Amino acid sequence: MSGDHFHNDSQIDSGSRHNDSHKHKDKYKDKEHKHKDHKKDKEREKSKYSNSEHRDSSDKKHRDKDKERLKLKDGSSDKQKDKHREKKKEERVGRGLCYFHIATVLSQLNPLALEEFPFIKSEPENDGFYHSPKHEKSLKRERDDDDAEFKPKKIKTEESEKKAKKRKQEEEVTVLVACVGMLVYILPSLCFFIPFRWEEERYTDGVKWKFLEHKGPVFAPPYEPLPSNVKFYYDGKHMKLSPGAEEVATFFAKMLDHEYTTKDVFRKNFFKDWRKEMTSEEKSKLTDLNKCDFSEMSEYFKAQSEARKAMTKEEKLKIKEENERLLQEYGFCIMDNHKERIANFRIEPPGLFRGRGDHPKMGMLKRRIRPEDIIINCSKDSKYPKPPPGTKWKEVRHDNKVTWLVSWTENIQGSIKYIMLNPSSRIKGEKDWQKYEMARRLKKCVDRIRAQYREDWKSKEMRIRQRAVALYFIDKLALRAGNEKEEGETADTVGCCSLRVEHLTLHQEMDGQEYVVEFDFLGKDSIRYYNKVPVEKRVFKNLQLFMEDKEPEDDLFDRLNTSILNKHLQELMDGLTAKVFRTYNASITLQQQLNELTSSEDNVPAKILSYNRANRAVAILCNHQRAPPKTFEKSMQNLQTKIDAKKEQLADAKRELKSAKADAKVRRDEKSKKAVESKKKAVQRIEEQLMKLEVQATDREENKQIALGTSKLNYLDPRISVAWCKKFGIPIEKIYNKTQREKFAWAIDMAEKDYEF
DNA sequence: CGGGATACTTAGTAGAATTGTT
DNA sequence: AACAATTCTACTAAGTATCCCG
Repeated sequence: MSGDHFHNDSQIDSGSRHNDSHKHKDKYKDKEHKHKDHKKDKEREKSKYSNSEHRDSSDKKHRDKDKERLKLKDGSSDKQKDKHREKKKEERVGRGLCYFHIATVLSQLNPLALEEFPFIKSEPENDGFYHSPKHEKSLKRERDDDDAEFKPKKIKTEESEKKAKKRKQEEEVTVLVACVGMLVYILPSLCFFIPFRWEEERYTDGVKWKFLEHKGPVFAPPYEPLPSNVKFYYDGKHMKLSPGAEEVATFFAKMLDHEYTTKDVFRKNFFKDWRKEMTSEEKSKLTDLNKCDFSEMSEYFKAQSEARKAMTKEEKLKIKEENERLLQEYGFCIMDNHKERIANFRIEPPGLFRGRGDHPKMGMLKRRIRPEDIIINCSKDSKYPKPPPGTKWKEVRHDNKVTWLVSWTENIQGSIKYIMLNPSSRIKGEKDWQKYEMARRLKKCVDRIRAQYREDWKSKEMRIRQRAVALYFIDKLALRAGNEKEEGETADTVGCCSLRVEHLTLHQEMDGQEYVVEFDFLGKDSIRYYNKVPVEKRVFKNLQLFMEDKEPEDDLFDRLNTSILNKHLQELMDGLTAKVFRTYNASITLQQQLNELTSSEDNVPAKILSYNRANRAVAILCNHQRAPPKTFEKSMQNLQTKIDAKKEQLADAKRELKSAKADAKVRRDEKSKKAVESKKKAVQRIEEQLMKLEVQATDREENKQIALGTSKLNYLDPRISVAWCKKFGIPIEKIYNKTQREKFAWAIDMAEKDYEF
């Protein structure tokens, strides 16, 4: 049940405990001067950069970029303030903070260099590309680990000790490399000792890259007409369809087993769009979808997929190789001297649109995308991708203020789709890092902001009260902002600002608690949010006020929208938006839960259970759900059988041990003593196995409807997990799989065991 | 200010790939 | 080796946020 929000209140409480109470005075002083100082600060900061080559006050974009720089700078100058207090800590810190620290110094000398972190550049490798040392290091580790896996287990422990040593050395080398790398940045600013050819981009004024070359997208395979023996029937009579109409018919036929092909909206939308693809003759004949018989087509596709499964190894291998070839050719691009993996280089194939939830456009035809629909983005001095023979791109442009390589407009909602880089890329990694830094900045001032919105609950102005209550929900319940949506264009879902009166019920008293708000609404992806939350009296009274004289379908916050809210947040903290609260609360919850749940005496599986539980607390907070796996019940049963078997095995082993002991007592010889020892070990081993199974069962049961992946990938500062692994000697592979390790390479290299979010 | 356009992040799921079991 | 169970990956929909224009 998602109603369990034990961590919410404690979150707020311990949050304030964390931030030393003696700071309170400063805090309020801060607040008083905030408005006046804000502008000044900005200007002061700006003037620091005024001698930078890119200064141009007339250009708004430049100002924006300055703002971005400020964000990064802020953290480092705060560090400076805390210098004395932190001094001792610094002595203990390893490489992780070292980056920040040197970064601080660096930013004073050459602020631009800061933007390069943590991707310090190196010499080109033999493949002709530059790789950042960090990535290289992770790759190398992985290779090491892979090797280890092939070795027998006994050797592995000795081996891992050596490996640990080696890693330490490696780490030291990395520090060295880092320092050398930084020197190179410092040098040019000290003298005009210009440069090495690997002098890299300084991303000012929103520039995302200087060089971008790629091969363009891979188009969906062309339509292959059905063999003539697969027939379509209308009103019981065979009818040969034109290729265009046939293709769309196959889309429907492939979905026949799905429940949604029975839905009215789906059928209506499909039929309307299908008719558009028909010849005029077909159009006049085919007037009723209910008379269409797709069953032969459907059977044909089922047979095809069976055949695919039954293919020989060679055939499967051939397909695999072909895929690999495509990946090698189209799956990578070159961005600023780095070869980077592309996330989605295939164009989405045509088909029937199936939105999530009750979508008014379900069943509509998603058009085939042609080269003429495609906009290519690459640098002027690159080799442009070639359109397929006989075709043209819609446009080739060279916009280095965006990160996408290819775009097209989709026909269902008219939105733009993009081809972008993989999460492991520099450009995504840096952004991700930045996101967590922003959340950490919120941590520093969240007490002030909370005090402020609590104050605002009493405001004379309705709009301010609404804003304050909404922000309270966003903070306490990790609700999404809730942008307005066009009615009839999408499923009816809401977020915080778009909540309607019908989505909450107020209970003066419920289950022995006062002032309970019951939430029940569909959020993103039409996932239901259901929660009963006790709130403060003042919030409760405000809600009553907001709901007064309103119809159920009226907006709860009629004086508020996301843009107003975000503007307000911007004033409270530079760069703050509603979604930062989700990131912040998710990450801080993970950290707290990990601290609370992990005990160092536990064995590895038990620690991992603790990790999963901490992760789960976050997933519950963020309402990340999944459909229970189809095989859930069965797999639970299987596990239980295994546990029972193991228990029996344990009982047997114990009995054997007992008799061996008795035997040894009588015989008193070496042999029987040894037998006792080995029986003891056997019992221990079995006990351990049993425990592991039980842990697994608990974990799985608790995880039935909860999806951990989303929070892990998008909300939890990976440095928390890395630090936790280091602290408790858990191999990082147990927490992050290969893809995740690639995505979080920056964090894996940056965070030490004492990292604190 | 409001609405459309744009860019980018966050989300759950289907099916492929891998791993475990018999 | 065959099959089942589990994990991973690709896919793409659905959000957030910001900018620009009238």
